[in-house]
This record gives sequence, structure tokens and C-alpha cells, in this order.
Amino acid sequence: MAGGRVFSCNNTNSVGGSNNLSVLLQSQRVPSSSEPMDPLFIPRPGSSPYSFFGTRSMVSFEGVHGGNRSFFRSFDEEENGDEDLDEYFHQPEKKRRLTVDQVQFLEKSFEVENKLEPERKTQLAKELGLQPRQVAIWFQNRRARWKTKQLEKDYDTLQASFNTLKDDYGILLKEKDKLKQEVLQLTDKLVMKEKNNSELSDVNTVCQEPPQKPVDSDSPHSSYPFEPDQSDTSQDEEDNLSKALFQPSSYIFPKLEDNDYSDPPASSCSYGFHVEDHAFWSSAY
DNA sequence: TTGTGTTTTATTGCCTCC
DNA sequence: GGAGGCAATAAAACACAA
Repeated sequence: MAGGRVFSCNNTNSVGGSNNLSVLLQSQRVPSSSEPMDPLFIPRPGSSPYSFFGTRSMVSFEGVHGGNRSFFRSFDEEENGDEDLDEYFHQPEKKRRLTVDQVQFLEKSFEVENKLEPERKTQLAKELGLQPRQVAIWFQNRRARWKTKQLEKDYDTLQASFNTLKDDYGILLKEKDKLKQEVLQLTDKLVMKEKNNSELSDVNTVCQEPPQKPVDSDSPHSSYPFEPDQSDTSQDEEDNLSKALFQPSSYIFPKLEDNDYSDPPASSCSYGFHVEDHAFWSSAY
């Protein structure tokens, strides 16, 4: 036997050999489901209305007579009760379900406290006409069922949380993509701007000739055709890039204050810029 | 009626606590 | 070491569709 434990569970549900069933039937009363139950479900001693079966072992004929009919109902209705009784007492020991009332009573008791102290177990067993061991087993199985239900509940809760998080993640992902697209567009704009500026710089380098006149050092920017457009400062990123690209130190354009390119180089077109050109490029952005 | 899936009752073996 | 709890499992009882 496991753990040295010895269970004397012989014939737990059957009526003892000396029991007179008719006396038993008269002396026992099954409370209807509408009857109020003891708040703590520890049946009152003595003439408690919840003393289902006295101290005798419970007899359930569910299954023997079929359906969910209780023991008493079965015998009230059967005309050949003796034969059934005989059949019952001679059948081999079988598992028998508790009656609806017994289960209800145990359920209420379980709601109050799902653990079973020895005293309570004995009391319940006495009042329900069960072996204490049966009461203990019922509580044990009931706890297992409760745990399973609880796990299912927890799973549902976690599943709901997961779904919410998943939805939030999806929204954030879309937002991220949108912002990424925005950054790409702005970057493209800046690259194009830089490219155009480089082209202009190349043209000017090609067309440049030694200055004929001394440079006016007091106004270094006055003759630069492409000064940064200071009006467009709405976006920080572009603004920073603009600052970097258009720092005076990085200006690559030659001074064109004295436009002496009356004869453009043969290798290229007329790269002489006019003020309108500056306006054109500036407005392009 | 019968096959099959589910529920309930009970057992077994292991573990923890006192 | 005994008592009691729990997980796993067996087996009877039950429900239900075909």
C-alpha cells in the first residue's frame, strides 16, 4: 500500500448487513433544494434537518435504477422494491454516485472552506451518512476540479492580455513605418538639395577665372549666389542638415560678384548665373 | 442499442509537515 | 513514522448521438 497508508474503504456506500431499509427510509429525510441550509454547513447535532442518513452509510441507487433519480424517489416509485433491494445487496461492490442533495450540501460546504479539518470531516460524514474517507475524497477531487477551472480562467485572462498587447504592438508598428517613411522622404529631399548644390559648385569651379578685382573682405557673403534659405526652418532634422551644408566654411561657390564671363568656356554651356536662378533653386525646396 | 466521450468516485504513489 | 495533500490514473456511471 502506498506510503504505508491503509484505507478501510470496504463497501463504503452499501447499507450494513443488519440495516432494515424500511426503518432507514422512515428515519431519513432528504432536504429539498429550496430548504435553507446551515450557513456554515456544519450540520447541527441531534435532530438536524440535514442529518440525511444518520450515521449509516449512504445508499445511492442512481445508476441502479437509471437516471438521476434519488434513492428515495426510486423506491417510492418502484413496485418491485424487494427485488431491487435484493439485487442491490447481492451485486458486487460498485462505485456509486452521491445523491444530488449530498453533492449540493458538500458544494455549499466547499464554498465556505475548501479545506477539510478532521472535525469537520467527521461531522459532514456523519450528517451525510458517508464514510469520512468519502468526504475527504470528495473534497480532494473538488479541489482538483476547482484548480482546473482556475487555470482555465487564468489562461483566458492571459490570452486577453496577450491579444491587447498584440493589437497595441501592431498599431505601434504601423506608426513606426509611417515615421520611417517620413524620414526617408525628408532625407531624399536633403540629398537632392545637396546634389544640386554640388552641381552648381562644379559648374562654378569650371567657369572660374582668376579674380580681376580684389575681394571685399567686409562682406564675404554678399556675393554668394546660393545662401541657405533661412525661411525653411520648420523641421529640425532638415534644419540641422541645412546648417551643416551651408556653413560659411563649406561654401564651395566662387564669388561671382564681378560677372566677367562674357565669353563662356567652350566646353560647357553658359554657366553664368543670374539672380533669378538663385531664386529658382531656393524655391525648389 | 451501442459506441464514445465526459464526469465522478476511488486508488496509488509520492511528498511535506509535525 | 503517521497523517494528510496532491497528481496521475483507473474504472464506474452517465450523457448523447447515430
